[in-house]
Amino acid sequence: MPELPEVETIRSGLEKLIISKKVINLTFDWPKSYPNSLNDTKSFLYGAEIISVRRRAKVLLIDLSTQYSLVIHLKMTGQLVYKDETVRFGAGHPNDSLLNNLPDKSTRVIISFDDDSKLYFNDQRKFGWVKLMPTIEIKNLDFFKKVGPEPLSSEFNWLILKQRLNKRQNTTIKAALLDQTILAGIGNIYADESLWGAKIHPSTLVKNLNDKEYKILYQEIVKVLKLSIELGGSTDKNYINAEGKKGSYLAFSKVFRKEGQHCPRCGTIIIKTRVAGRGTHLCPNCQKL
DNA sequence: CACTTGACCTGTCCGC
DNA sequence: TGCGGACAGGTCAAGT
Repeated sequence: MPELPEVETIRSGLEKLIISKKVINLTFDWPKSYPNSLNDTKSFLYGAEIISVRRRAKVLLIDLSTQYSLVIHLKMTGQLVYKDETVRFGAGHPNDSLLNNLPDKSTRVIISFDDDSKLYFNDQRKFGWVKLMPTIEIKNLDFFKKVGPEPLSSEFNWLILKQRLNKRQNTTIKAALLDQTILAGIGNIYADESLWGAKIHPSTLVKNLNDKEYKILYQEIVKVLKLSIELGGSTDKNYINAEGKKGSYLAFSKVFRKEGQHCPRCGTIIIKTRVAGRGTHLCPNCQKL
């Protein structure tokens, strides 16, 4: 899915588009995409006004005036796209084909607002979901009780990263970075990118890292995530933001999807291998075990 | 408990 | 052109 920069890009876009709009209807075509009762939907969603759009880890939270929230996880292929039905995009416009063709066969949930605009939740692989629940209960969900710190928060620093990682001494650093209970928001793209930046091999066991490596890894994580947010995230196959636009980070990525190309630091050919059960990109010269 | 693997789904690409 | 298998940005449950 969308990782932290992609979800954050959607969040900031949605914030500009749907705040203060009133929800009048919701439809869905796949029950697991919207696992909520019709009664709750009628009582707490219909007629509700959008108050705020938040993000925690890779989860989006749309708060409603009814003290309920829509909790949304895009998983691997989820999209959340806003479309004003009164606007038609002409041929040649960058968003032409995508927005004018909504809904399409991957559309799972459609939320309609009182001004005839709509929010489309598309999800080809059907892993994602939209859950309606009381805002106050979100923090009691297992995921939110266990999830690690936000890497871009002002309280996060290299010592906290070290302390969190030290809970997973015998696993690889790549598996640990992907573990949302250690640190929130990192996925396969930004794990590979930050490990390359820190010159750490993804298979390195956490117990073999030293303080110098923790410090540089911390810096690289923050740097890579911030850069990606500036570039609107990474579009590999499916990702688009709330306005239907792709992100451009992958044009600047150092190793992710760059197998067979030269390492920008040393020129060695970048390889793709498997670590923690995931496709993993690295420079075999810069990142040694 | 720590850690790894399979399952959830659809679509695409690659080798035969 | 068709078919099987591997793989794809994430997270759980179930296994060792």
